[in-house]
Amino acid sequence: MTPLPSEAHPAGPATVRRHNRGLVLTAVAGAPASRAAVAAHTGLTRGTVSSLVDDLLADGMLVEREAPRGGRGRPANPLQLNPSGPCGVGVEIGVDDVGACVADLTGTVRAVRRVPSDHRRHDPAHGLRRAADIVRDVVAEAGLPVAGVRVALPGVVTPDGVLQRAPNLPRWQDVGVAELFGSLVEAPVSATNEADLAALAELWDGQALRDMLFVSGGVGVGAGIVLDGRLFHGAGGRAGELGHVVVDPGGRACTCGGTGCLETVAGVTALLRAAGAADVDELVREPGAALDVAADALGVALAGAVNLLDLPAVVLGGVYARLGDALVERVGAALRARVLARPPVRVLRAAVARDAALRGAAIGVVRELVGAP
Amino acid sequence: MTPLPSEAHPAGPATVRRHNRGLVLTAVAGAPASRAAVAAHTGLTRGTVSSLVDDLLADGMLVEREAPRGGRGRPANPLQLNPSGPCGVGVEIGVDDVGACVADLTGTVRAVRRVPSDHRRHDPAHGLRRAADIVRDVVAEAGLPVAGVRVALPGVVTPDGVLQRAPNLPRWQDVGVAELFGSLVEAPVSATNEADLAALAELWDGQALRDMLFVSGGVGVGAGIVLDGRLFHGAGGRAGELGHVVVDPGGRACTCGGTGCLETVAGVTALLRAAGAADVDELVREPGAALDVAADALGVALAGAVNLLDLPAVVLGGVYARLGDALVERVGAALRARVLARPPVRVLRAAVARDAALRGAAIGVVRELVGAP
DNA sequence: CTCCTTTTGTTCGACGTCCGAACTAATAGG
DNA sequence: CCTATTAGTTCGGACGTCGAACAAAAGGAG
Repeated sequence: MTPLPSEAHPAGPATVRRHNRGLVLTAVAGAPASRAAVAAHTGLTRGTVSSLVDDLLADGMLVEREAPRGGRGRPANPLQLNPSGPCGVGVEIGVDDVGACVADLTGTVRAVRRVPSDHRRHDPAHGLRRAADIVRDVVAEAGLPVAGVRVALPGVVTPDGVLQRAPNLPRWQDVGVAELFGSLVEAPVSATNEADLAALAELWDGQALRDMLFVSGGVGVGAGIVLDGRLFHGAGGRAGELGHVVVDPGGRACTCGGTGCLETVAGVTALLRAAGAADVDELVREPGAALDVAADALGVALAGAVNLLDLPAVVLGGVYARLGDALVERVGAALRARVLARPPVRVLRAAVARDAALRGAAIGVVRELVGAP
Repeated sequence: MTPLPSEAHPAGPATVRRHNRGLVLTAVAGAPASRAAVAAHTGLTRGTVSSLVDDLLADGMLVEREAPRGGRGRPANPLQLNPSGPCGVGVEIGVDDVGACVADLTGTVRAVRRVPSDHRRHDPAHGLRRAADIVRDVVAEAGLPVAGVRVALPGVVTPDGVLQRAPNLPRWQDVGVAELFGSLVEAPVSATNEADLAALAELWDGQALRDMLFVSGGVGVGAGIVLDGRLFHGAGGRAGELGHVVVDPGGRACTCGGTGCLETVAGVTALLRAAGAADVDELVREPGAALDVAADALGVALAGAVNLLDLPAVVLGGVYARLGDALVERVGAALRARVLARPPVRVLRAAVARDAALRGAAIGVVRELVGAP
């Protein structure tokens, strides 16, 4: 029997405390609850909850509201996540702009800003300085202490925050974004793939599906895989490459070296060609044949993924969301014809339209804070 | 922000103890180690390790070997998993036989037995009684205390051990195998899909790949997905349905309702037809055109899965393993042509040939024991 | 042979955490 | 005004880890 080479850490009283702090915070995250309610919900003693809450109040993670109306007995003191507590900052490096956004502990966005920045002409250091500038702006606007910063990047990102490869950002090869940006803003910085964060935004801010495939249609076709309420990154951080699933083995050659990849049939450039449209706005107005083409291809590609992972739902985002319910309907039909699961797969349109990755990044920081502070 | 409806349990001193017990056991699982070595490896204090080891010795999980040879200083007392400690029992319900097997704490198989049993003619209760009989036999032969029993089933199994649907066992619909079998043998019983357990056997007993797709070729084509050293079941326990990935959209109709599924091209019956063979033995001797057909179809289907999940390795089992290295070579080539990952995907032949599911079931029980007893 | 060094394993007090139960606080209803 | 009810706090006990001191068992130097 081969050993697990896992690097597990020893547990002690501090581990327990952290775990239970997280329990209390997640119990309060949904709706305000009293200490007694938290105790009943988590299984902890009222005494223990009191002690934990004292800590959390001192740390500014919780606040006590005054709403002493109710039935018999001593009125309860509802606790809630402190809207003025530590916040998460999301940053997005787009192809020709940068954005930043602040989310408070409750997950509501308190400030957003986006400015143009041509990353094809300038080098990464320049782009990151621009980003740091608007981070300062939004943080000043929100006026909250910063717990952490997360950067959304359009490419392959390693767990330690290095952008390895970005198809549309040729100058950003092997850039240690987390480290570089950490020296520009005084806060812990992490970095993640942009499509993955958009999927998380959909999970947290949109429809709460613990297991889903979030398909982001653009020039490429990416997917964020959410399993059991958590994002799945894959062994090398590259999971979600849906664009190169083969949907037409004899079809057009793809940049990846294969033929008939989903991207060559249902990517934005292919859809523009199918619709005879000049730009995305025109495509959305008069999709024509593009709708059928995209639906068929997506049906084939998604069926494989859904069968393989036994996913109960698929969410269409990016261009696909803009193409409207007609596409959702057709993809759903194509999918149900090929998938055997009962109950049948649900196909939905993305609910978080604007700044999905940005919101996902900012909320992700506070979610981590609430989960295990 | 939507709350996580997770049912997390409170932590206490007992939780810590359990966790650290697991740490000690996994530390000695690879090679025997002294208390001091365990302390250094896990980060626990020597004192704490001593206390934990005392417990584990008393429980019969560990034994102290005598090998006091070495350099300076007081000689170390090597500890190892107790080969006479609690064991795991694996049971397999095949189409026309039942099997049972005992694995000790170190993961070595101590007894195996397999007898014919026609599950198409007799009902589940009869089959389970046969299984219980040979469980008694192998347990008597091994002479070890039984920690748990795991049943491998050829179909969809829910987390609580109910066999929902088994294509080749029409009488076994919605059978609560775990519960029924639990009343026949006095030990905790769980049940899992047979292909999944074969994948785990490959993980533990064969090549130790923390992330892989194990493809099991039979009448259907199933897959066990191993992510980060653990099996991925999916939201509904049905993950791994590789057989109905579409590899030829215009192809033959499949029982699932779709067309051109992998199963219709690279399943056993399709391969027999392609090779013009009467049975599997003949197919293995003279595969002919079947080799190319299978390799192409697997290449297309696996490329999608590998891209989607960013898997570093694929292991071919079942009939595919019997078809030899020629198939492995061709699938590898087809796959590398379509997958962009670096380093390239590895394609391997299954190392655990006989009784894979049986071994996976038995070893799975003891692995769980060692992980968090 | 004796003493010193080195490494292993044990013992003991201090600290942190949770639990259970008793106690105080605050409200509604009779 | 008194009682029942619910909320929150306080305190001792139990459990577990840590750190340091201590005992044990070898090899090597003089």
